[in-house]
Amino acid sequence: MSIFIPMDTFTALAEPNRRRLLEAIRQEPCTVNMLVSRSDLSQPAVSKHLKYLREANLVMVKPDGQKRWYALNPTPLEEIEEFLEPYRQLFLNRLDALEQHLDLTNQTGTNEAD
Amino acid sequence: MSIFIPMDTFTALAEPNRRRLLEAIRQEPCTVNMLVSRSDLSQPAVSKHLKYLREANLVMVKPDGQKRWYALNPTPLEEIEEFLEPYRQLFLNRLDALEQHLDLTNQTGTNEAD
DNA sequence: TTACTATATTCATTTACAGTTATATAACTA
DNA sequence: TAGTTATATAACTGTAAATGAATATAGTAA
Repeated sequence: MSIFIPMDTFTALAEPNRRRLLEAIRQEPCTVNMLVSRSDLSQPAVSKHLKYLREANLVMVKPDGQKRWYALNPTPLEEIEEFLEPYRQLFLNRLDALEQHLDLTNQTGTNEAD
Repeated sequence: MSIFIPMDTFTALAEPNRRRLLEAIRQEPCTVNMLVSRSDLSQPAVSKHLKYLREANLVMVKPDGQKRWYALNPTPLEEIEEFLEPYRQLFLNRLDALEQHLDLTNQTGTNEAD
């Protein structure tokens, strides 16, 4: 029983080691052992994280003899991008609010410093 | 024993119900009961998810009598934004690659359609 | 005070997952 | 063939967190 649910993009990115592995793979395609030596993880740990990244479709594998080259598939990240979109203006507004505050402070000559 | 580690931004966003709650709060500040009625979650479940969103500093609370108004704090989302930044060009390159492919297909007159 | 409303917390159960060790598999090499 | 390398998987342990039920707290109203 209990159906298999592959890991989604957000969950895949929730784990710091997986983000680091993805960073490494982004810079250049990597074999598993390359990732092992570039992280402080054991080989089975890396393989397991790669399994999740595969499930989330964030990486693609190209077998090459004994080696397996892992390459980035950035497509699922667009989902995060889309989620973030409506929030992006709010960062800017936050900055604008700060600038406004400073502007008002300067204009009114209100002295908040001492 | 065992120190308290608050939930981080990525982990907070990994839960679909929390993303939905955050979406609701983004649109307008909400009380807990507003969020309960706008979700299919129980009141304790909403309160618990809000606790995690507070830990991740994604929401701010303003008590108002019995009610508590939850408002968005978008600041931690900039962390996600920064993580995504180096990947963003790769989406665009992916589109460019597609466009290039189409351009080449058209230029050479190679017939791939039928 | 009691009753009610809004929200938070505790507890128990279950599930998901991170990390380890050991093992399996497949490809390569001698 | 045997031995080695590269990778994956299984079994296990420990822990974080999701869920639901019950309870606690705090403000409000009578």
